[in-house]
Amino acid sequence: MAKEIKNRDENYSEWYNNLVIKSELAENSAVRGCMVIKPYGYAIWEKIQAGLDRRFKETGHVNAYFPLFIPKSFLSKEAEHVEGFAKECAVVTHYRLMANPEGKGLVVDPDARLEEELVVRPTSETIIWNTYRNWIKSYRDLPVLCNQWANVVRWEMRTRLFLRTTEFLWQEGHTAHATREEAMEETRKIVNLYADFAREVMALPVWIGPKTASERFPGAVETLCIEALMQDGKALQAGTSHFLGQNFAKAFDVQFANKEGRLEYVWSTSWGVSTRLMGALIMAHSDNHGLVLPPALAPIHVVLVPIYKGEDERTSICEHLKTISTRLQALGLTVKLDDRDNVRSGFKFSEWEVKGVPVRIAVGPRDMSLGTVEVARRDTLEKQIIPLERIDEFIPRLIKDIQQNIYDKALDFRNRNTFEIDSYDEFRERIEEGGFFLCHWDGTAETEAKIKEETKATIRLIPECEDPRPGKCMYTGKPSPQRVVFARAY
RNA sequence: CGGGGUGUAGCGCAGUUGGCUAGCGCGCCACGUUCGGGACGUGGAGGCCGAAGGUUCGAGUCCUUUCACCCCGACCA
Repeated sequence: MAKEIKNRDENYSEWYNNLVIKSELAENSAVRGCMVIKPYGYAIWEKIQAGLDRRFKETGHVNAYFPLFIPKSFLSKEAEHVEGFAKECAVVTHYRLMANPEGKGLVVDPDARLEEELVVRPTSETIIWNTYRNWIKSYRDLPVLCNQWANVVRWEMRTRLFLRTTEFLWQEGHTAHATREEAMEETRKIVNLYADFAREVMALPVWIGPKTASERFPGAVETLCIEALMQDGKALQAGTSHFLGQNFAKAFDVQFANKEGRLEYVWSTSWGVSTRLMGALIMAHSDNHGLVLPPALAPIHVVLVPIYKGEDERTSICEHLKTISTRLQALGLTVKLDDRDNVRSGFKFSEWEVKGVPVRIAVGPRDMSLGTVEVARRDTLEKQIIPLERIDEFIPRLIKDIQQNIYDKALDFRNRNTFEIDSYDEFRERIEEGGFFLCHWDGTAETEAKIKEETKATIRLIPECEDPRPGKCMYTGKPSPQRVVFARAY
């Protein structure tokens, strides 16, 4: 399957153009590098939001909202943080326009210059920590476990639909803790939460582990991440959870009185996933017929398509399908009856396949007389005729099967494309084909940088394994405590 | 910011060494025939040929300027 996509589409931007725009997930907007998320695509995002939000709440987090604009000076308070984001910030310098005194249109009113420029948040650590200073005085105020659903802007040089848009939607959690251990535990808890969500809901197998120092979030002491493998063999960072140490607390002077009455800086974390997850969904599961949605994220679980000749037949079959729809809805499924009369059934079949709807039920005159329905599953494209009375147990089971099957397929793909390699020459050759490469590395940033320069492969993460086997760095031959995951990444 | 490319109907494109009324496919509208895997016929609507200037009897086509977008790099979730 992967091969077909690789051969058919040189890269995924073509894949997006062919698939996503046609399937009304998104289109390029006139605004540089931004995206319009159309209703069907947004419905998927809402499912992602709902699933994550429930998990956040279950682990004691609450939602809050902080301003879009950040005073420029805030951003400069944490040294590494500025360094990391300064080059990609949109900056507000004025607050008013005026009629062009020299002709048509509007110009920026030069008198309306802001005393201090505002940055459109590329991430909210700074403004949040500036706020937390006032919230946190005592150990009794801790922990603070806030999440924010928001949009952020990063003025990247090159954008790519879903994976790197100028503006994107995400969730960012920002927590404050009394101890290092507690903050570290929170960091781990969240990355595990992300991994569970990816696996269970998105049917996306992921690796978990810390980033190397050079791949860390600016300002973080440790960055844990989840990495998934796309069907073209490239890795995609799907979520990150950062242990920030006391860096932001010190930068924004957030101290609390501990039980002994002494002042201490708080320990903090931040974590997030974005609309990039939708890119992951598309690139991990799509086939040559279009999107394949895991049922847990599908805005529509079952589409009902009538097959008929003439108005009378149409009316009676649609009535019949309405009763089927009611039965399935009673089981908690989202059902769509496609009773459009201006397109034919074959057209509808293809269209819902492009949109990735997990299950299709078609009913024609033959089924009406036999008391059957035709059930087609999107993941395998298999069709079968089943008696009408069985649907109540058959469809929910099929939905579960599909969810599992999509995950199994993705896992199998990843396993088949994960390699242990010891020779650098072999690595250079095989990296061209894509996949995850488990290799030994001497732990230095220099070696990491050289390998990146020579092969475009980066260390995606250092896997957490129970039984690390030492070896020799494939590049320098120096000792290595364990294998790390190399890949070319988006 | 470097290197390449493209701007012609809603979308995708063709348009010859400058030539007459600017074309094709898809989509859209109307009518009819169809309808178990992206139907077909007939008719119809839809264009300052990205913008400005120039050359010419005549410019979608040639020249100059400019704008926009796309792809490949540097930057990145």
